[in-house]
Amino acid sequence: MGSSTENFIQILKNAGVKPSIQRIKIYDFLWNNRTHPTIDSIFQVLVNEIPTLSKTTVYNTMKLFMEHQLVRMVTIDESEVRFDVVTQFHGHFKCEVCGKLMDVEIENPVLVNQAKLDFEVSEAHYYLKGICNECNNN
Amino acid sequence: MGSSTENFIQILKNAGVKPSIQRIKIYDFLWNNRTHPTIDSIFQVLVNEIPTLSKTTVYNTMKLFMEHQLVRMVTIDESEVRFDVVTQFHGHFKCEVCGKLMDVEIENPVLVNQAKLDFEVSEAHYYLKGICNECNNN
DNA sequence: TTACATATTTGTAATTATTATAAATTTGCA
DNA sequence: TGCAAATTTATAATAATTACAAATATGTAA
Ligand SMILES: [Mn+2]
Ligand SMILES: [Mn+2]
Ligand SMILES: [Zn+2]
Ligand SMILES: [Zn+2]
Repeated sequence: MGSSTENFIQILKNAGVKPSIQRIKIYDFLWNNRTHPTIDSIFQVLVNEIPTLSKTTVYNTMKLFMEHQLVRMVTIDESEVRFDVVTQFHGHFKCEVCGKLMDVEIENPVLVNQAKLDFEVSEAHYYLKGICNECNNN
Repeated sequence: MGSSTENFIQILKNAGVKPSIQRIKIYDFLWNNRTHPTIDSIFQVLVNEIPTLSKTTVYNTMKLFMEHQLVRMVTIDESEVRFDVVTQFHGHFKCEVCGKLMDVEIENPVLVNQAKLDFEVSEAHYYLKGICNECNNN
């Protein structure tokens, strides 16, 4: 019950999400583990703290968090949905060797020509694939 | 057996892919239908031309095409993998109302700071979500 | 052309992530 | 405390993808 828990409760409340124990712990985990975890990795870690935790709850909670803009979904490879507690625009890099998914700072890309007139944009995503330095030096 | 078929055969050969009937028809379809189709929509159309076509073949072929850089995978929503015969860098816009997936012209975004030094980049993807003009005017 | 090895396609079964559903539990309030 | 609503849970259903082995097609040597 440290003060950080109070902070997380407040963040959830501000977003219009009722702070259940499961929701607080999941948000806590996302906040402190900026690895863009999957549903399953969230579940595997938190089931230790909440032995009754159900994977369905993790699915439900992530859906709820997305609806309230508390997280963003990152889909780079099919078959691997990840989540990001950082909702401001930023890019990602996925290493095709070790699988790590890292944040990348980029200039916000510029639409050319008429594109910006034809759509009402609500979300922008940018990502790269390749090989990270660690994997390249081995 | 029009001359365009010959062209497709040549494209496949140049990429190192043996041109079977199924592969030619699938590439033909992708070339002439720039809607970023799914596995299933490719199958549903082509099974009319090739009644014995198997969906497994479509999966196998798209995997092969990707390995030979003949197509790119576009994963915007989880649960919907699409394919793009245009392999040069360009952006996409997905309308969250009608589901259409359109090409968007953008400047190739610029990595900031050290990012470009830390990775060997092989692919870049940029996409937007929102509402298209047609859907907004209804 | 025929025979045969290799490559490709096909149909089916297995796997796996996600969603649907309904019962159980928890929560907030009268 | 008692009760209605919200949340969580366990289980079953759904659906996309992959694995696999048999069937078919292709290319080449004799
Ligand atoms: Mn991120
Ligand atoms: Mn495209
Ligand atoms: Zn790596
Ligand atoms: Zn639309």
